Amino acid sequence: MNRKMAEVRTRYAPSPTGHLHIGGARTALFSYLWARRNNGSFVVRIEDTDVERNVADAEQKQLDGLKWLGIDWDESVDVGGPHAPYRSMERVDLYQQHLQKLIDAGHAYPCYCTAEELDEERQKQLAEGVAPKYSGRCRHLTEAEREAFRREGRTPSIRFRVPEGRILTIHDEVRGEVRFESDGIGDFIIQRPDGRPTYNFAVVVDDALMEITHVVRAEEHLSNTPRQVLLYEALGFDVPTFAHASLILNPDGKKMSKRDESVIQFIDQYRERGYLPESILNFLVLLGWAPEGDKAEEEIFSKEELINLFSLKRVSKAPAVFDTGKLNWLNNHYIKKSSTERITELAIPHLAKAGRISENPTGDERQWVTRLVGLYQEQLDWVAQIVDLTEVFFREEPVYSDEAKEVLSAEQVPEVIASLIQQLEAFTGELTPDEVKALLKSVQKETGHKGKKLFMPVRCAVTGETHGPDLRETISLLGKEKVLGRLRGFLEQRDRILG
RNA sequence: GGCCCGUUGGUGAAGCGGUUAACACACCAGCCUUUCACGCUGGCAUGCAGGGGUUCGAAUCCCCUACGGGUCACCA
Repeated sequence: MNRKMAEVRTRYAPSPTGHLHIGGARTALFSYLWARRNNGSFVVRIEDTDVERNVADAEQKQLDGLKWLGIDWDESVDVGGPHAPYRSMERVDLYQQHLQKLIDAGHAYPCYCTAEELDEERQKQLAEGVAPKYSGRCRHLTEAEREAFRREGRTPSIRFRVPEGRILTIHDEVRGEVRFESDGIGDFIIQRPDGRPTYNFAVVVDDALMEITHVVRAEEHLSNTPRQVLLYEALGFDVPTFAHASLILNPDGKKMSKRDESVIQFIDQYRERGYLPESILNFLVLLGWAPEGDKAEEEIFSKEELINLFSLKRVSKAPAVFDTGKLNWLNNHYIKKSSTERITELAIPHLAKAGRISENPTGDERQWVTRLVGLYQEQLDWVAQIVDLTEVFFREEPVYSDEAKEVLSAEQVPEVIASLIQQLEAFTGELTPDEVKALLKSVQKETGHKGKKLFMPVRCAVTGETHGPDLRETISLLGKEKVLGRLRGFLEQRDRILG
């Protein structure tokens, strides 16, 4: 029993080509949860071998996204670790060493075909309806033939010699045993002509050297796995346990493409819109995983609970459909549970950007904004909605909806409004919700109108809408002057408004 | 085209040979409320893609078909 058996080690290995995608985040989350569940280690490794596609700050974006979600790691490019470096391109000497072993053992050979030649071969096979597969034409080149190619100036890539007639069995925690025939796999390139490894080779060397015990990733990698198993064997490494989660589909049930606009795909876009990290985390884990037993009836899970509950065996084989409605419901749930101060903090940038409040409100303004946010908190699916929701507080004159006009054309309305104006004019002091309540009570006494006949006209005259949050708080927040202005405006222009 | 994977209500999803086929979202109805929202209560699959088997008994096991997806890159 070696130490590999003792500790569970998982990793998330993104290529630094862009922001953290929901699919990647979910894969990272599953890996993370499994490691934490087993008191193991979670590694974030950067697979940057495709240098043409690398994006400058993508690596940092990936890490930032994970951090925001609350996914922390034990080893990576920033904190280092016993298996550093954690960036593929800084590990090329390691790949080279292992490549040499393969060559020495006859498991790998140089291939002098050019990209154009290979592409031509593939096109031909496709046209004939044959499975595209490398023909193996460089497999048995003599030293003389190789020398000839070299003299032509061709630099070889290195291919792995796939054994014939092998049945490869993969032990997958979510799918059980999956079998592949080696004959369906052509010799594949493990090192490019310029010396960089390809993904299939780099992951194997990295996962093995980093002592990864569980490789958790998306289904698109399942067909790659037999190639990797072959590499593990040829290199004399233990094969890790695999877990291939299904893909995430868009609401139409189609595979999510990067340019799919039916669903927001990047974690930071959710962050910008005011989704809470715990909502996203909760939502992500439910995308292809369900807890066992009694817990299966629950939907709300904290990170801590998930660490106790998570199991790779419970990951679904069937694809998961991204359900925006469910995400919004979850986020609304967490927003309702959050303190108003926290939501206010998140709302301020949105309101400030819309020019409604100052960048960094303090004192009275701060207090006012907090009350405003509190008024709408329970109906926010995401924080940025606060801007549209609170519009009525910032415009000069309300926009009267048709329903409001109908309410306002009732005969008792002018009397009620006039009475409220009087009450307000006579009022001095701070217009708290309780004071508003008292004022309305006076209007009731004076006019004899109560209930809907009293409150609806007031609401409609002040906000232009037949519905909205608590009237007393609304009036209090709007302030005496603004309310008076609107009430007077309504009476003066009643005919025009009611059209 | 070969090889792999999948298919439970409008949606997510539990279910692992015997259940009234959980639960949640959405939706509908009612209650609550001065309105909306929140909350609460109730309703919502004659049926588990289709067809064959196996079995006393199948959403659950096997086979075939259909459909969806993945992969066959000097991309991960």
